[in-house]
Amino acid sequence: MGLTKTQIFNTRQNQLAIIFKVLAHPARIAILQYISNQKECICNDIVDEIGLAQPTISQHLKELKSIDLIQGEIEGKKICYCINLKKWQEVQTLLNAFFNQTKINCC
Amino acid sequence: MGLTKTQIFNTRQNQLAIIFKVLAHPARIAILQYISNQKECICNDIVDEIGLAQPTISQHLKELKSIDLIQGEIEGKKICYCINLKKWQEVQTLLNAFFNQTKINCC
DNA sequence: TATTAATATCGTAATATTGCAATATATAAA
DNA sequence: TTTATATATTGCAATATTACGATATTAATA
Repeated sequence: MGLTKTQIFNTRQNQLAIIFKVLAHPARIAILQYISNQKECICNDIVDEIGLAQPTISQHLKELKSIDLIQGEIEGKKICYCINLKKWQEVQTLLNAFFNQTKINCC
Repeated sequence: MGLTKTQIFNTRQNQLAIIFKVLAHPARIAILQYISNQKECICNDIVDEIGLAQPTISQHLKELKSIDLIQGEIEGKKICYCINLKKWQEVQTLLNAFFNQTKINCC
């Protein structure tokens, strides 16, 4: 098979899984850390910094954009990537809610 | 290719990615929620509850155990699964540290 | 209008993940 | 000791992900 059976889970469970999946790659973690540590706009220096080929970085950026964790603003022929703070905080809140709800236990 | 280049990332980045990857499936989210909502021991009723075949559930449990998020205690022919609260809180702290460090931005 | 530079998309090979049937293992009960 | 029950492991087919070369797109600059 190889196909996740999303239809048997609820929206919240699928939503959490999608967020975790986007974050589940060290290159995407590294990209987020790099973007957040630069005060200025980040463009193709991500490629030099991370050490993966340009198409690969572009693909990872697309995945981060797919859940709006980052946004890209066109500045001439460069693109300024930055973290979408609103979404970032929303995600952090969502994950904390999950961790706080999932604590009670028998052992 | 298809192989993540872990060697070009640091330990922390790989560690975070592994944690996110374990959580990146709705069945594993559902299992964690189900385990935490039961006051008593959870055994093979997980299979009935989630709606995936027994070997599939067993595999997901194994992945959750691989980072110690849950632990299983043998009780006769049943196994009592529960959340490893210590690890659970460690992970929550780690993720929050990541989210808090990765906020400063230019846009 | 070329040329250059930055980024995105396409196509594809290699590897990983998901899910399950079949089977193995382990323990309680008959 | 057989049988039944609970869980794990194996093997495999289907699909997804990762990575990158080749190429397309877009915009500044010569």
